[in-house]
Amino acid sequence: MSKCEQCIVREFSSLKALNKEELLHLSDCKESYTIKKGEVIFEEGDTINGIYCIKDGVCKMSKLSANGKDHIVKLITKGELLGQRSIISDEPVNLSAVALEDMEVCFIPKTEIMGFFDKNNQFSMNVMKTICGDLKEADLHSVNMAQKTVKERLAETLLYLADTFGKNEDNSLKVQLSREELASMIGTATESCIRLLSDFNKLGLIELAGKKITLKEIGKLKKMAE
Amino acid sequence: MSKCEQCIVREFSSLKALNKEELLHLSDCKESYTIKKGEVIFEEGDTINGIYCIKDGVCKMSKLSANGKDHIVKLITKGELLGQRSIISDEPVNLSAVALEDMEVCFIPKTEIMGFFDKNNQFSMNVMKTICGDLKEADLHSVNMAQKTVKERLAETLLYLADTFGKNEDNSLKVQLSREELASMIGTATESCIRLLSDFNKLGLIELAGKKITLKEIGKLKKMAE
DNA sequence: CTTAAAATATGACATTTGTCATAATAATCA
DNA sequence: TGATTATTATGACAAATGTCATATTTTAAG
Repeated sequence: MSKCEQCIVREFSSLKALNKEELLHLSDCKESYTIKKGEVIFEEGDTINGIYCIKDGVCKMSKLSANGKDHIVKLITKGELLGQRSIISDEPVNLSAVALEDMEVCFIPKTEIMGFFDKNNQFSMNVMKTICGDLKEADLHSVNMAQKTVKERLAETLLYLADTFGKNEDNSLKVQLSREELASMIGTATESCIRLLSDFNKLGLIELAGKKITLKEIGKLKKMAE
Repeated sequence: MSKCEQCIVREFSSLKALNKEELLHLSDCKESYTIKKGEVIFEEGDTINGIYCIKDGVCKMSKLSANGKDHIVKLITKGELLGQRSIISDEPVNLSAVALEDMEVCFIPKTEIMGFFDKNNQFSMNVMKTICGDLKEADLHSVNMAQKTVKERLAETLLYLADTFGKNEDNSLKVQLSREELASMIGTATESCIRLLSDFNKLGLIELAGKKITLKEIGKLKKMAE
């Protein structure tokens, strides 16, 4: 069993407030999992009894809209925690989590987390700050969805993917999303997304090679995203 | 000076966790304000040094988008707190707050709030739950913005206004938004909003009389909102 | 009450985006 | 490897939405 003390998640997440003793206890009660690409971690409406620490990999958080389409609300990657909102609100999760690549996660039972809230004020404060950050992001996101055109949203999303998840040695985006997934992030039809990618390609803004997308003109893309 | 003990805000907000002693202290350090319709409480980017309790009235929370249009992210009404995110994140506010009608608010200094976080665990938990609720709302909101048509969003927004802020004796919506404001809530051009309202009117779904909007066919509107 | 200004309404048209059909390419599996 | 399926790409068209012009109504100011 791996120790929580040296875990990367601890460095970046709210868990950095935990002391040695708390970490040792955590090591005992946590469970480690490997999740394969495409596997579901939890689904909208599920009741989860703890939170997930992402040690490695990326997953998509999505919500089924009334018309039956899946909408990807955000992507979550290593160092982040999953399911905090659900635990705090004591409600089922409102988003589904599906692995976009192979992942390593740890599961921490709810009772453990609640204990931290009770005894460790700094931990509570950290969680609050994280959620406040998420809230700010979410508000900005809805404004963008409401006010920007599909083209602007696509440019913005490509830049976000590059910034947040980085690039391979060949300079292509590290996270590989299908066109359908990309469309579901920017909130448009798959065909529209494909068409705009083609346009960007012809304009020399990006380069397409199968699933691989390479950003060529960051500056112009930024201008395009407004 | 009014006492916080009997204040409505206390009943509905995170402040319900405060004990008698804390409330007495609060009464001493809070400041009461009257804000006239149209007045700005704070603007995007402002640094505020406390939170506002809404004792009466409604205000709009909006964000300037890149193209210069104001987008109304949500409406806040009596019983709610304003500025929690900013205080917790220790950042400037990311939304502007403008009164839609005459308001009564109290201002509680940041130091006071931080003290509650330190000493009153239940208060922290309440705030966390509130923010988690906001986050859930916000995620749902972006999915709606991304996936629903303008018509669906208008129907949904009208129902939301009726549900949340109620109706006058003549059955018309209590909050009076201009067409421009309504458009800025649903994320569309003012003309499109006006046109759709006309359509709804002709279909008998609603009734228009100047600024007054009356919902006539709730069932059909619900079906229309999906 | 009258006038000016603002808000609401409507028409005409351009642009964006979605939908359906179908082709081309890539990925998967027996 | 070859066949099958899924994904990506493109065309053609329809529907939704934005923009600009202008009329009408409402509101505010003097």
